[in-house]
Amino acid sequence: MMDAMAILADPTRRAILQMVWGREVAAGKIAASFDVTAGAISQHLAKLRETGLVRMRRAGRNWFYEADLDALGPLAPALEAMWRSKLDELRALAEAEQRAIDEEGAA
Amino acid sequence: MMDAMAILADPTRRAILQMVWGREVAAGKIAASFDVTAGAISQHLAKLRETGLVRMRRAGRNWFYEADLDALGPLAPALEAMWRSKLDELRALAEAEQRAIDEEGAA
DNA sequence: CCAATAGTTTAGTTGCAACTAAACTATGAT
DNA sequence: ATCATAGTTTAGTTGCAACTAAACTATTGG
Repeated sequence: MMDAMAILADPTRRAILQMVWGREVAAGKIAASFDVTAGAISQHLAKLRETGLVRMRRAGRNWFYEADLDALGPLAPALEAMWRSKLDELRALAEAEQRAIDEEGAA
Repeated sequence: MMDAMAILADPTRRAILQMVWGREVAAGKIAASFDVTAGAISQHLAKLRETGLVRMRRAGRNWFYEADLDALGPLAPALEAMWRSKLDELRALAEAEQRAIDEEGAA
C-alpha cells in the first residue's frame, strides 16, 4: 500500500481532495471536472478510500465522497495552507495585472 | 519538475530530509546510512536541491547538506508532527512490551 | 605529478503508477 | 422485464521515477 504522502503526490488526487474538502460530492461530478475517464477517477477515489483519506456514502445511484480531515492528521492544515497561499498568489497576480493596466492608461 | 509534495512522496528522500533536519550532514554520511548506492542518494539530493528543499555547502572534498525549513512552508510543521507521532508510536510500543515482560515475571 | 578520497553525472534497465477501453454491478424509471 | 444511469472493476499499455554501474570532476596528501 501507498502511504498518505505518496497518495497526495499525485496532482489529480490532490485536486479531488480539495474538491471534497468539507463537503460531499458525487463521483460523477468529480469525474466531470477532469479530462480523464471516469474509470481513472474511480481508481484515484479507490486509493484515497483505501488510505482512509476520504469517506464514501452511497445514495441511490450516487456515491458521495468527502475528505476525512482527521485521517489526514498534520497534513490537513498543511494542505489548507498550501491551497490558501496558492489562492493568495493568484490574487496577487491579478492585482499586479490590474496595476499594469492602470499604469498603461496613465502613460 | 516535480513539486514539493511529489518530492516528499519518496520514503528515502523523506528519511534524508529527516537526517539533515536542523543540522548539516555530509553526503557521504547520508549515503552510508542507506542500502542503495551513493549515486542513487546523490540523485535524491539533487532533486531535493532543485526543489529548494535542501541547501548545499562545499567544504573541501565534503558536501554538506541541510534542510531548508522555510522553503518547506506549511509542510515543515506537518513533517515534524508526523515524525514526532512516529516516535510516540515507537515509545508506546516499547512501553507495551516492557509491561508484557513485567506481567510475565509476575505470573 | 600521481594516487586516493568524496562526491556527482551519465547511460541504460526495470518496476510500477496512471491511464484507456471495455466489461461488469447495482439502482431507478417506464 | 427492459433500458438508462452512475459508478466500479479488470485487463492491458505506456511513460517515468528509482536504481545500478561506470565514467567523470574536484580536492587533498604524499
